Amino acid sequence: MAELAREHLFPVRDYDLAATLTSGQAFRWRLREGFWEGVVDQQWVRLQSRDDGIIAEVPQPIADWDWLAQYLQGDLDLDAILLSFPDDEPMRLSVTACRGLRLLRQDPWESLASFIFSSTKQIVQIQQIVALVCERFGQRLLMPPGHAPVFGFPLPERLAACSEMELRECKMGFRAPHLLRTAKMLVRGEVTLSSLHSRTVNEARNELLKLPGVGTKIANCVLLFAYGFPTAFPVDVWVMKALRQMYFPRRRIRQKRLQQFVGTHFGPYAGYAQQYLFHYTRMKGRSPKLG
DNA sequence: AGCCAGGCTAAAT
DNA sequence: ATTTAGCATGGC
Repeated sequence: MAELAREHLFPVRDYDLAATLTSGQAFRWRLREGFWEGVVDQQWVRLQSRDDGIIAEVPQPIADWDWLAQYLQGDLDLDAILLSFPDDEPMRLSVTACRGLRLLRQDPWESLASFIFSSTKQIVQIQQIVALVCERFGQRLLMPPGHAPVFGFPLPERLAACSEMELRECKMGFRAPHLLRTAKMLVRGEVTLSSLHSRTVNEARNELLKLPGVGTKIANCVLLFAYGFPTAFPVDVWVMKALRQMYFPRRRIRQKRLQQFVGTHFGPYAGYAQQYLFHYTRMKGRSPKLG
């Protein structure tokens, strides 16, 4: 039935690929000669937005593109989600500014490890660490002829076999022992990432919180970006800034009250709302030419 | 409770 | 141009 092909068109609309890939949820994408190059499920792929959707290209002809469809989440009804947001000024501004921003559906392990690296790091540095970890410990991937080698994200077994020093050499700093212990716990089956899909969001969060290096913020990132729990609401400094500036201007707000607010105000797709607030606030202070 | 730990960016000086 | 604040977590 399905034809073998190196290229595939995903006929999505209302999908801002650049905003989605640079909005701090994934760390392996980079723009090269007009294409977004990255790795999904141990497969090198490059993407480009066109009028008729997103065109994807892999090194060897394949028949099944479901893995990438899942990752891109292009079938999701974005309009329904945007309509579910509260009808207030901050959300209107964010939605208007970030039209087409999407949430990806990423691999739980890669996502978890990446967000363990993320603590007190900025996006550029997280990208650096992930790149080093992949180069040093990942599987070499199949590439188009003439392309520089690219490596997949190493499995927990591989990283569990590393020394703390080897991990520190990837610029992880104090996160190295956290990642190492987390990888070992996963290998021993003390936490099973693949079982969390079928749990409630609170159960899944409690499992993730057992892992060293994972606090509430990082757990919520993984719940949202890898498991697709739509209410998971990571609050980092940008989102905190957005909440304070736009919802509680020049008012001191207690942590407790703020937590209650984010848990109730944003509706069934609060996580999506969070991504719009995050991206909008992050983009506001930047040069306008980036749009 | 309050401080510190890589290292890099952005803000402040 | 140079200094410094800040980042999210866990350990002390």
